Amino acid sequence: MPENQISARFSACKRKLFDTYFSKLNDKQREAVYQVNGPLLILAGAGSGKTTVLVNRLAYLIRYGNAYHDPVVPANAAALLPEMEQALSLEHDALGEYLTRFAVDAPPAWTVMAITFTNKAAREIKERITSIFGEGSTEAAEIMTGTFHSICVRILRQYGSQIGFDRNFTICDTDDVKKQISLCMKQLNIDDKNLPVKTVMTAISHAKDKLIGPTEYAMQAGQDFKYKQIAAIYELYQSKLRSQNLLDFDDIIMQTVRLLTECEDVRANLQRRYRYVCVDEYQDTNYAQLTLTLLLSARYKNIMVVGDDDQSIYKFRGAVIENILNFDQNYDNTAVIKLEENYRSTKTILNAANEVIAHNSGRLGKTLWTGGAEGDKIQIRCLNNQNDEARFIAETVSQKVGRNEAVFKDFAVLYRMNSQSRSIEQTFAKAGIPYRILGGQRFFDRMEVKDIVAYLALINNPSDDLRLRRIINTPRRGIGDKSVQVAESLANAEGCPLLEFMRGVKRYNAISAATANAMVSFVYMIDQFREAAVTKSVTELIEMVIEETGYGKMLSELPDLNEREERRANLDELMNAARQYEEGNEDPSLLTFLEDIALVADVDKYDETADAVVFMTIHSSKGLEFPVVFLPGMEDNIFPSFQTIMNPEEIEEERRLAYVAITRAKRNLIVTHVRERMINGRTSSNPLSRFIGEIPDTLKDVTEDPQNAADLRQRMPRPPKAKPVNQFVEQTKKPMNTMANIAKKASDAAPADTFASGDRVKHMTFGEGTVLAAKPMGADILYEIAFDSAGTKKLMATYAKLKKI
DNA sequence: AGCTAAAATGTTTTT
DNA sequence: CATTTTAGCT
Repeated sequence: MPENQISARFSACKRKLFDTYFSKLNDKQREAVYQVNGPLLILAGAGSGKTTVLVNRLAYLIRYGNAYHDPVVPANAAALLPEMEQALSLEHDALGEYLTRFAVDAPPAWTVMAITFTNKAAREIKERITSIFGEGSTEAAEIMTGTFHSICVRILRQYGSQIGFDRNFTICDTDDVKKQISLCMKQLNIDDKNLPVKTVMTAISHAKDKLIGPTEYAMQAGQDFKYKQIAAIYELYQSKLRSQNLLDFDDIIMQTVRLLTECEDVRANLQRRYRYVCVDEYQDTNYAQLTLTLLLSARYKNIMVVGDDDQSIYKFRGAVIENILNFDQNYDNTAVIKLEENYRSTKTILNAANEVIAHNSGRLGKTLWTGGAEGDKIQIRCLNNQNDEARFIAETVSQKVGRNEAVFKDFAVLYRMNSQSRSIEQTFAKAGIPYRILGGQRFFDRMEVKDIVAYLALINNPSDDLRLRRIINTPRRGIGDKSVQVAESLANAEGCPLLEFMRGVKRYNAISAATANAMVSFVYMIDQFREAAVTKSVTELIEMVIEETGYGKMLSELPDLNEREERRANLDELMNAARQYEEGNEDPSLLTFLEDIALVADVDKYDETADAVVFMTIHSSKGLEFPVVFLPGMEDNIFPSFQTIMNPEEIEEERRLAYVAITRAKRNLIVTHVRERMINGRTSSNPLSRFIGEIPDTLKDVTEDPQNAADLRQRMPRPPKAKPVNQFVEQTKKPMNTMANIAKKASDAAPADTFASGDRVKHMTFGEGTVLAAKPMGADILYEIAFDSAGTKKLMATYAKLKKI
């Protein structure tokens, strides 16, 4: 055989072997997996198997390097051929093992960095890599994975001292930032009536997203009064963060970029180490993050970014959609691969999504398709008000579960804003349908949790005046706001942290002896905690803090029983979190525990296995999928939100959000809107969302709610507004916490009468009817009832409120 | 200092 | 409407 023929056969056979090994992927996906060198942009539509590609590509890279495209043919190629032909029939794992002989330039796992959008995604990558390489393999642990924030924190802890950061720095959340800024504004005598704190916050945050420091900001402000003020606040704010060894979310990225720009050796070090850089959800990166990826990948230019311009929904947070649109302008010879085959949704859902997003301009242009089934039409339902809407959703869920068409965890309720969850939540609680809420108030944002965490932060970093201020008088120690202010200005004058200043506070007469004593004993207490922190575990430390600060006692003295129990339960949950952290971490420390708390999002804790309906915002749902998706509140002014309605660019962002929402659904999409809705105590009526109008009628199944409950209510005069009798006052407790947010069971509610088939019953809205069947379901009973005038319905006993007649 | 009651105010989305 | 901030009182 001539040599060139052997080469050709060898290469073809090698590629055939790899294609066989990756036969579960489609052609485009495989192309992406094999493309490991040079800049690569993967445009991955919703549900196109993006994570699968990412994981397989990482695994391929680490195991085989550039084997598929390697042009080199071994000298013994001819001898290898028969054996290779045989290898085609090997089973999957054995084939994977066999293929390692073709590996070329396979990089060690620790030279690979994979940046994801959520910690959950990072964890998923690690898990799937582990399952490919086998239990006990080290590759997954060696790959540098995490969010931009978590990776940057790791870099800053290691090298931050070179730009003046102590490695014990703590991270401020949004709340802390707000407090700090309003403190700065007070110090500068800027009235927050004219310049709201929130405005300043977003201005500073966006400046940092664009890598604009205080000096440059002041220059850009020129003579503009408002911007000059913001510039002054920015400068003061930044110096305060610096002296307290604090970083806000945006600093984490900006300071890392600064580190890499200013310190040549660190930059060279990292550039040499990370030969391969992958970035997920690239459409949601901001300028600072773009710069960071450019810096990291500058040496080898082996950068892969995955994203979908149609799913760019974080502009308000500084995301720049142009980052993905113009990716190829940053690198020469960028390869672009589009993944357009959808493995998630039915044809109907996908077509609806395509139609909606087609109304946007400035897209890279992609059309998703699927070989899957046509599926049901999209249900559009108009209800009278948000209570009916909630009831409709609850009813639909229990019907489908009752008919064994689905289990609770198959359902997701996705909304535009967190406040929409309330009415649905209450209805679900009453109906005894298990549910979980993601987002809204984060667990770690609860007051009592933040208080205890503030103690921990102070123990970790004694120069954290912000946290000190928070807890100096919680529980009450007789140290009032005025004394703190005096102490703070004196401490500022001396240039020492507040805590250190308080140690010697008795030298000053400006603070009363009683207060000074209280301050000194507070300092001693913190000293003891700091000593204890060296030997004790985080869990033990938390326990100690709760006891010895008197915080536990303070909670136990709360007058309201519910509140007392809830807060106590939240602290128990905090201890649980600490315990879990310690169990799941190789070398747990207070420092990394605090970091975990600061950088963990609610979605990160979303647990697919618990059987409960899940509620979350559409933003949080990105990357997830559910068999049945409800989209309540699909009304103009809600979604699209009223503040975007005048601005075509922002409407496009809302439309992308609608696209994300629709593409979360695998089987069924159920859209609801209402005739009138209560917002801030005012009722308002909104037309059906324009985005639903953009879906062709052939894909929709529109039902106007025939049960006109509003008419019914009008005919029945409302009972006079009597003072509520205690036992009828509804317990509208907030969810216990987001970590273990399984709704209370129906058994909490008043026991309903039970009925048997054949009984005559009366329902509040449907009137009289005959029970056809009764099916026990968990703690509840599902009745099928033939109503005399309303037809046959399936209802849950606990919330149907049936009366025997 | 610390409590209570009245007034103000806010509604997008989040690492 | 619901929560947070502030003013006034003890």
